[in-house]
Amino acid sequence: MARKCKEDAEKTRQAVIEAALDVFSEKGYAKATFDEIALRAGFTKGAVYWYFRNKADLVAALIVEYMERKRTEISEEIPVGDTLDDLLNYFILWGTMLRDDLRFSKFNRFIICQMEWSEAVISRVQKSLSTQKDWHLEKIKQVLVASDARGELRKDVDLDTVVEIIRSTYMGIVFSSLNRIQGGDVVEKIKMGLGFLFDGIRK
Amino acid sequence: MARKCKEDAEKTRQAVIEAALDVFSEKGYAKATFDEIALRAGFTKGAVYWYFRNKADLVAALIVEYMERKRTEISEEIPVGDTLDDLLNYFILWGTMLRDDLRFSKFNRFIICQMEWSEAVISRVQKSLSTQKDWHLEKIKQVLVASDARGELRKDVDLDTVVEIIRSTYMGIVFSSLNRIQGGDVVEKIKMGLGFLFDGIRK
DNA sequence: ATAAACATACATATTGGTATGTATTTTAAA
DNA sequence: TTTAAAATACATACCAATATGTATGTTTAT
Repeated sequence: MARKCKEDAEKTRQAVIEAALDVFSEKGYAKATFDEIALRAGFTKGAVYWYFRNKADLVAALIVEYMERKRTEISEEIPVGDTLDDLLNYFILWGTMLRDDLRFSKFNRFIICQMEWSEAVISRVQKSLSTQKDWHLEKIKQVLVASDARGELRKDVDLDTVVEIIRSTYMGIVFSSLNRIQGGDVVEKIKMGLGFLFDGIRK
Repeated sequence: MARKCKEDAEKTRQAVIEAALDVFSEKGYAKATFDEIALRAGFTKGAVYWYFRNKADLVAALIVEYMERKRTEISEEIPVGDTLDDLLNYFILWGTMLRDDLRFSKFNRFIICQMEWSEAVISRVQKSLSTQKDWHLEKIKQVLVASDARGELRKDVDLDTVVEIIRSTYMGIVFSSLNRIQGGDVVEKIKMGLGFLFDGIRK
């Protein structure tokens, strides 16, 4: 076929990205081919190569777009306070997203369980996301520092270490859930897991 | 070359498995070739195919052997008690292994970060490891039930959920450490992370 | 008219797997 | 005990399939 208007072209790009997520999820990164991705999107290989130089480029674009999208979507709903309860709500919000947005959940399962992180992909993703730091880490640190300043925390806690532990705990619960290692409700697990942990570091 | 005695043959098999771990770690599962694995081990592709039918077979053997080996190695040192402190020591033991045994750590990093878990591999591994259940889960459950029977735990904790949370917390810390997301000492993180969590669920 | 937005055809390289060759070791019969 | 047959433990050569990337063709918006 031939040339479309700009909007249709952008639609094509999006269709390719969505098809790529599906094929990647089903076959795994390595076994996914441009031919199948293109056909799934309703085009041919030429269309995919028009937008993406190669597979690393395509998957990097997929990752960047999904992260950006969910980030802007979620950033408005984030609780503004700096108490441990606010932090808990912050993670519950993320967990809810993961549970209820099936595409986002599929995306996360793919990048965590079904993908080999080669240098090519990592560098491309970092390049595009270089401006934004680790989202969770900043939030956790901010809350803990404030909470500690208010004297709410046990004195034997090393703040920097606890920050990483909180992030790891959240990621562990999410990972187990995505990996289908565990059943049950992710949000409930986050609520309880981080809840107990916070109880443990409180005075 | 030609035939060797049985011991030498077993040495060859081991050499192939060790070389496979190295090549898998460097190139990722998909991009690792039998040719390179064989050459790295000091043989040719024929030798690898003599012992393993295909790549899924090879990586499954690698996984099974490493798991079995470390399991028997560690099973004697596991603390026998059923208190939360014993459970903490149990995970500290595993963490120490991960920190100090560089091959084991490389192995774990590979299967967590650099591998696509296809159905072929999963089924083969499960087949070979079918007798043994999830190691950690059994241990955690045993301790929690005993501890709860002694009335040491808060009454609002749902045992089954907490079991999974504890496992997730441990895995999250290990995952973050292997993934190079975080620096610092894994064992220290395990000690603190699970320590606080246990404090949180205690009366 | 020009360039965008694809489709089509193809060239090439890789590689998973197989088929075959071969030097030893084992086995077992004589 | 000797020795011939069989099986083992690889090496070498090769084939077929597949996928990546490119080169070129075609249509249509601008």
